[in-house]
Amino acid sequence: MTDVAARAGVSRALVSIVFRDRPGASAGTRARVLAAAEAIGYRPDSAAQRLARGRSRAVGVMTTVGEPFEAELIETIYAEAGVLGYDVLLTARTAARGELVAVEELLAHRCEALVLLGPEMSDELLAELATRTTVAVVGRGVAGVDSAHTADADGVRRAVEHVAAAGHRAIMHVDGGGGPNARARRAGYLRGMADADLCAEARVLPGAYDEAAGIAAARLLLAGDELPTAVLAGNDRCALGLLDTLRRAGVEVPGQVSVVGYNDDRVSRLAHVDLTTVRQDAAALARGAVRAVAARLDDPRSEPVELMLPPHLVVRGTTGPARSQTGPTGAAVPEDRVSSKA
Amino acid sequence: MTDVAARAGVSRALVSIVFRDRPGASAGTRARVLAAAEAIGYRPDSAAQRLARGRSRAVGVMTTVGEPFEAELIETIYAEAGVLGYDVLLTARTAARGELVAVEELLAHRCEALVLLGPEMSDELLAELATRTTVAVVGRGVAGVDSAHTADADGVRRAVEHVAAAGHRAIMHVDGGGGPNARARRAGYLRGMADADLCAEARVLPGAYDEAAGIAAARLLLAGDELPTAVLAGNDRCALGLLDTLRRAGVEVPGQVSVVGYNDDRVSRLAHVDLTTVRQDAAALARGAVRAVAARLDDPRSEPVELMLPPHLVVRGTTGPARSQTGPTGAAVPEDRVSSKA
DNA sequence: ATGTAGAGCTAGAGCGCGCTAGTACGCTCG
DNA sequence: CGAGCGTACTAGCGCGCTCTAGCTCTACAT
Repeated sequence: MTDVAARAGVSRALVSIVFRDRPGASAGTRARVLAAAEAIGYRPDSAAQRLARGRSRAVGVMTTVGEPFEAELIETIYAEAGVLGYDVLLTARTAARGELVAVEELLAHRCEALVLLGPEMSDELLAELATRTTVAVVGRGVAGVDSAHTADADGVRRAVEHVAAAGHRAIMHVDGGGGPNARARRAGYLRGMADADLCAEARVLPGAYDEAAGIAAARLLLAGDELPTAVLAGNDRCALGLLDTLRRAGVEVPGQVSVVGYNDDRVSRLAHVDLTTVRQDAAALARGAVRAVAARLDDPRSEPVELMLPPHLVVRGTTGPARSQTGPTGAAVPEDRVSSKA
Repeated sequence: MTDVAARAGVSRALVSIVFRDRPGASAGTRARVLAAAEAIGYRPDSAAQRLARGRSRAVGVMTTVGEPFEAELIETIYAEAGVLGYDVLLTARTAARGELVAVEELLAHRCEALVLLGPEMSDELLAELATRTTVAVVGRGVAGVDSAHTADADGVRRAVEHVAAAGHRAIMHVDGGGGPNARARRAGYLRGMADADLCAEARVLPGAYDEAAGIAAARLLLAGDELPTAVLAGNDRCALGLLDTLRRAGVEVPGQVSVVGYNDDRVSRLAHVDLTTVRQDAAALARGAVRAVAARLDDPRSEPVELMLPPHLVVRGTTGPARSQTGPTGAAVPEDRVSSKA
């Protein structure tokens, strides 16, 4: 900066003014400064700016790398943050890098707000974090914390309705384990089963939000006496693993078993997958989360907002009429490996 | 920091020593300082640290959000950077946020090195960037710049060999357009065709590295007089779009047309996709790139390293014997919409 | 007693910038 | 002609930290 100032024949303060695009410099000086900067390849140091300014104007985003649904969110987050005048600091949690590590990094960078995509940490931890900084959670609702999520219970309930209407009774749910909103989706499933008068048929298989969980679930089903006629997976990735394993084993989908996912990932739309699923409005969720933190930074005392968007059932080729039952559905899976919840 | 020092009854310098885990503080003092920090929720400000230290110890990583192959890379980059004592600063380019914007952001953060995953900018720009800072490119080779990539030409050449050995002659390539390494893959295709004595059959359809390009290519093929018997796509995403569209149109794969991808994305391994593809060793590429920049930071004058790993053809269910030819293969696609390259 | 070494600790400069308070220099207007 | 005002510019402090130089104190050899 000093070099640029010397080269342009002005003070450092003026260089600062020019680069921040503030009034206080004549057009000629502006041009000279910019030319000098260009010549020596000068760029303002964002760390020094942050320090001097006293604020970072940055929102930190935690994502899970390789999560297709989150990719859509991030795209909108960049756009919306840009509009509101914030920078985005991206950090990923991976198998080897926990959520706390990722969050601590964002905190060390003094992000003014955090947007957490599909966090798995407890509500308590999130609420505690929200007392220390501004937080918005995408993907699930958390008491006392700004959040943007889909009415997941509703989504799964509608999926149950959909297959029940097609004559299915042995409808099973492979859940998302401790994943974000897995509890809500489970509740929606049970509610849907109750509404369809199928309480006695409700079976929840513990799962997770990845392909491996779907594969494991399918193996369990295949090892049982009889397959359920419909399986609702915790999300599309799980459904994909499930579909894969069933089809490899020669099970016809939807001929013998119907499968429903959740999220409407890009691949689910492709014809050879063609997965019936529940769509979430990613852009609206991302926008809502960014706006929520921006609003809270403007007025820290406002009540937490919970943006809850309606899900949208997308019926495709993996669901169809139930096959005729040939035995007691309750025996579809060994009892000891299934947890039934009310 | 001043508060922590006051609370622990020591100077700020000592707090710094404790937090940097340097010798110069007794065990008792260490404990007191950490307790005081804990009590008031203190964390060192990474921007101030950066500034005072004069170096960032950070490598900036540019990725394309939603690219499954890059997710695998990022996972290893975090791990390897951690081992070598570097922080990782992640930034994404999106449809609305160009590569230059992303790179400028990393530069403003004074990253000591950049790792660019699948950059699409020109070799010239990359080389120029490498004169300004330390750069490693993953996914393609660039003269004068550290890089880690797969011998892509080899990979596609082997794919040609594979389908040619199955009796295919009308083998087409839907390329990656201006994408990273698209040129090399194209060259590998042409080389493979030449080796199989099929120069006259070589057809390259301009494409891109996404599903949409595959869909567009398939539509073009379906509109032609006759389908080729095999299509090699620029990558798996393109292959997926292609597969999707062909199957929706009732074309049997591999019965009528064989399809080969590139990358071995997670979804390609699933049974309902079951794509024959070319695998890259993501972990080795990521490790190589991080180590390359670390080495260059230690010794800036060393020669650029080009890490080139062998590809691995993974034969799955989308390739099979060629169907019997029923017409002139050259007429498979309207001539004016195909570019044939030598 | 004196010297020496090392451990434990502190003062204070400075990293690159933003920002406040100020100066210098026109210009308009009474 | 001077007061008043707006524009163009500068001096220099301080953001939260790191790091060098130096200070104090104890332990132990001389």
